[in-house]
Amino acid sequence: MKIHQRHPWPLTVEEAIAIQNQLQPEVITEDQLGEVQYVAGVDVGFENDYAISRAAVAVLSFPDLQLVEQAIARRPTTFPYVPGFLSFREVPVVIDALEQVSTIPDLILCDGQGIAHPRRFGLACHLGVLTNMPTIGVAKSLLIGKHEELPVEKGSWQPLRYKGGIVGAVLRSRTGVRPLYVSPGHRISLDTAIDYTLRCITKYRLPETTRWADKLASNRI
DNA sequence: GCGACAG
DNA sequence: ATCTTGTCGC
Repeated sequence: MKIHQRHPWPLTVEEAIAIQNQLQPEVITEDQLGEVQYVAGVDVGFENDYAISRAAVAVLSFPDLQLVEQAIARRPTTFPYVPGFLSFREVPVVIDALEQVSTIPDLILCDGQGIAHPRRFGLACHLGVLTNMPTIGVAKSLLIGKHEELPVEKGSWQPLRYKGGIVGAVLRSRTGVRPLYVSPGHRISLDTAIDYTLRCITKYRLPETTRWADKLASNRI
């Protein structure tokens, strides 16, 4: 698939904030996705002491979750890790990898936040707006917001609140494990995001999509 | 001003 | 994120 460049990649936090504020209004948190036949997971790893970023895309069939295509891309790392600006470090190389894929996914699960972000524009939102594809943010830890304690049973969840609004959900993907932080990225509602996240989980804490992308991005296959 | 802080 | 085998705990 081809992805058109909407903006040059910034090198400073100041420029990054401007881009976040400019693109945020384009985020859609209502369901705008068709029948899901393919789900993709994306993740980024590093080489040479972080000098090189390596992205992996794993496309799985849905709902059977079988790997049907994969892609790897590498490019020099140009942005440091700064909480709140992860997309500027990871999205460029993720797009490189997505451009190599011929099986266009109907939904992408990202390793990071969606609108559960200080400016409601996390990695999943950024990737979604630039590709115009439905995306979900599925993070392993909390960036912003607060929530009530949640039951230990698989499937239970609690709203994640931030500045008076609900920006995501804290979701128990498996009984007794640490929760996942799910938030809409683009073209999907929170309820639907929770539903698809659970439908991508089999016997582990993380969705099969991100497990595959993780494995591919970290060399050790 | 003091902490918190996706990967 | 990354370096890494066995091991503690349910």
